[in-house]
Parts: sequence; structure tokens; C-alpha cells
Amino acid sequence: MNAIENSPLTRKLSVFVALSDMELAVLDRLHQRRRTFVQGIDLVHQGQSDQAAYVLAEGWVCSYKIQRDGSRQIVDFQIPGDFLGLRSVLLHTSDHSIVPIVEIEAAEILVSDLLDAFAHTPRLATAILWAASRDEAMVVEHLVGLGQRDAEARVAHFFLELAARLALVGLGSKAGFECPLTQYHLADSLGLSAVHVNRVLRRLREEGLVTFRDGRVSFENYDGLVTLAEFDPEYLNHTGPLLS
Amino acid sequence: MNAIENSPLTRKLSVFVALSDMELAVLDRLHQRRRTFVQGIDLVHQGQSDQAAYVLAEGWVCSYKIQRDGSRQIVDFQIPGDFLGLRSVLLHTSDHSIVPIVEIEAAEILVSDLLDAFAHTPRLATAILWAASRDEAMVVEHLVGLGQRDAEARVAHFFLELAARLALVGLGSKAGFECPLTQYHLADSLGLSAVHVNRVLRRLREEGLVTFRDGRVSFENYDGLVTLAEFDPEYLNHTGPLLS
DNA sequence: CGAAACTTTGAAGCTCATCAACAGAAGTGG
DNA sequence: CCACTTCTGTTGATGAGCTTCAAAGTTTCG
Repeated sequence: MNAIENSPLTRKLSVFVALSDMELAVLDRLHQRRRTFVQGIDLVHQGQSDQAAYVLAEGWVCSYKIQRDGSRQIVDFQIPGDFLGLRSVLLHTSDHSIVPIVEIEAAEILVSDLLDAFAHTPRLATAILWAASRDEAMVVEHLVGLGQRDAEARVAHFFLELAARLALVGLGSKAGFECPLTQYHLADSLGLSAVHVNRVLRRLREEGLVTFRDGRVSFENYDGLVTLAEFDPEYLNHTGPLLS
Repeated sequence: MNAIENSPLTRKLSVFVALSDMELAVLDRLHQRRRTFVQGIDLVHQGQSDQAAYVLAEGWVCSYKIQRDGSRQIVDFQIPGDFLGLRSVLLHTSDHSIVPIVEIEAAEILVSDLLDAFAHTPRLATAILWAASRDEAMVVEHLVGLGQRDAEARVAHFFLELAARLALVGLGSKAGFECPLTQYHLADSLGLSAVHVNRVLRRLREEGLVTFRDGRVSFENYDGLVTLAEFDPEYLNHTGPLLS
């Protein structure tokens, strides 16, 4: 058992596909070209083309779109084990920006390596396709939240989804998780003002459901939150794709 | 020049990739198994597995998710030339439902045919990948609208996007388009109440921007609408993907 | 140590949802 | 065929939820 088996990506994929030694080795190779990026400087910029792709090894980033009026909509957050800019590479262009929220570590992925990996280890390709489609399902669920849920349910749902994702890579549980986000991040992601996010957080805290403080989310009443948010994790745990 | 070259899918793909006779023939073959579906009965149902995939030939459908409280969020509308349930097939499960808005005609796609087509005509695979990624970009833009735009801009943006998509398959222009949707469809898609949609439509009409009446959207002031919605069609027209 | 970033709270007001009622169109059954 | 319901569109009244503006407190950091 080598260290790489504990990389977040490997942990995540292993939950859904049992990976052989050879497949683990290929994943290992994808993790070679390790790089560090500082917080706050765009990794990929809206409209830019021919970017590299990465696997996030440590830290958090977010994908967002800026409107002409200056407002920002965060589409998605990425946590360790997630791919960054995979679509941008395949499509030679990106319609959104990606920025590190804290200093991050990421492994650069060469398209050629990726295509090689796909060709030689179809089960790995399957697993990665699964992960990509899960990301898409999360975007859809996010959209549903913006359209249908009120502020309190949105915040609750957001925390629950993050907790489930983080648990998969060993970074969280039903007790809580470390969370480097600011209330502005929540606001821009949930389509609320930062002021209102603050009030909602206070209410959730006073109701004894969840506390977001000092960079940590602590669930005080997990089941109560699930009820409030109508959180159904099915979309995160869908069964495997083609060939599996 | 045969009739198939005028199928909506062919028209759409041709705009972005010049297709050879052979590729046109393969597309032709995909259109063989024509079927009709009545309005209002789910084609794919949330949670259902192992569905077929289709190419929509005529009519409109929508993809939606139902919440436990009964509210409905429409994620996306599909128009002629769009794929239906492609992801459901690849993933063996669907996290959303698909329902025809009017009686539709669709060609059933066999997964084996599709994979064959991909293997033998890579440029076609490229074009289809492009179309799929464009669909994803539309979902993201929809999300941005729900998070950042007010009701008037949402409605305006919605009409403009639809017009652009329909124009690509010859069903609309900057003058307007036939539109079988009800105000409830708009409401469920845009995260508004039907009552408020009605008021917004009235305002847009009174401002001389756009009229939605008797199943038709008529642009009275296209450029004014573009300004109001901050509509930037770039996400619809991104350049081609890998290999192109 | 001062500046910048983030959090917190109050007050005022606007956008939008909800409730209610009605009118017209379209479909349905006796 | 006409009465019936059902679906869709329209408008008014009321108020909840959220935004905006403002200001002050707290933490972080160069």
C-alpha cells in the first residue's frame, strides 16, 4: 500500500470502482507534476483558451462567472480530488473562471497522459466519466436550489452537500468539516446578499442546527438540517456509468 | 442533396463542423427509428434506469426535477435537433424527468449505433461532444440567471437564448419564433410565480420590447432586450472542441 | 500599528410570492 | 350539442423575504 492510494482522487474513485494495481499506478502517474498556486489569482480566466487541466490535491477553489454589472455567480466549488478545467481543455475554451480560495496544490494533467490513461485503462475512464457526471448533477441540483429553495434551505443544503463530498475524501463527517469560505463566497454561490447570509447563519445557529464559525462548519443537528433542506444525497451517489 | 441534410440535428452540427457525405449518411442512419410521443407523459422518469436516448425531430420537451414539496424546477428545454436522455443512457440512470410539451417526433438512438458512429466518424463524435458541452454551458448560464438576474432580465434572457437556439435549426429569427410554452413553463424554469411572470410579460410588452401571445414570441426591440438582459451569446457559439 | 478583509446588527424599502377572483379557451362527457 | 370542468391568462391587494445602505466591531496581515 503506497502513499498515492490515499490521494483524494483515488479515495473518491475507489468508492465507486475497485481499482487494480495497474489502474492505481496510472492514477499515480497523473499526479506527478505537482504545482502550487496562491489564493486569489485566476487559474483559468473566462474566455481564455488552451489551458492546462489539473487534479486538485489540497485546498479549495471555485468556478464562477462575472456579469457585466460586476456581480459574481459562483457555479461550483472544487475540493481535493476534483478535476479543474477538464472541460476547458477538451473544448479549447472556457466560459467561466477558476480561482483558488486558499493556497492550493494541484497536479497538472497532460491531455496526452489522460487520453493514454483512457485508452489503456477503460475502467479508469469509466470512473472519471462517473465523477464528471456527478459534477454535472451537482450543478443541476444547485440550479434547483436557486430556483426553488428559500435562503435557509439553500444554506442548509449547501453545507450538507459539501459535507457529503468532503466525507468521500476523508475531510469531513456528519459532525462537521473545516471550511475556508467566507460569507461572501456563500452569498455569491447561493444568489443572496452577504448581509442576508449572515442573518440566515445566525438563525441556523440559534435554532441549534449548524454553526459556521472560525473556518469550521459544525453540525449540531444533522437530521434536522436534512429535513429543513430536503436534502436527498441520491444525486451524489448515483450508480456507475457505462461498462461498469 | 437529400432530405436528411435538413434535419434539425444536421443543420445544427453543420454550422460548426463541415460534415462529409459519409458523416451525413451516419447521421441519417441515426434518424431511422422514428417515434411519436404525446404531450404530458414522461419520456424519462426521475430515478428510472436504462432508458433509450432520442434525437428530437419535432416539437418541444422539457427536463425538470420535482421537489418533495411538489414544486417543479425546469432545468432545460429541448427543441428540434437536441438530444434527449443521452446522459441517462450513458449513466444507466437519470436524476431528472423529461416530458413532451407538445406531441413530439423523436428518433430513437441505439447506444450501439452511437458508439459505432463515434468509432468510425471521429469528426461526428467531435460535433456531438460540442453540442453536449453547449447544453452544459446553457445550464450554467441558466444557473447564473437564477442567481443574479431580476425577473425582467431573466425573462428577456430566456427569450433571447431560445431565439438563438431556434435560429440555428431554422425555427426562429430576430423577429420572433413560435413558442408552445405556457406562462407556467416560464415560471417553473425561471424560479418565479406564474402571476409574476404574467406581470413581467405585460411590462415587457408595454415597454415595446417583446410580446408573448397566442403561442408566439415577437421581438419588437431586439437590441433593447439584449441590453436589458445583458445577453451575450458567446456561450452558445463557443468554438469547436478537441480535434477540430 | 494601521489597513484591509470579514462579520455583525439595525432600519428602510423594493421585489416578488401568495391569496383571491374572474374571463376566455379548450377539452370532455352526458 | 351544450353544460361542464379544466387549463390558461389577467388583474388587484397584502405582506414576507430579501436587498440595500449604513455603521461599528472583529480578525488578519503586511
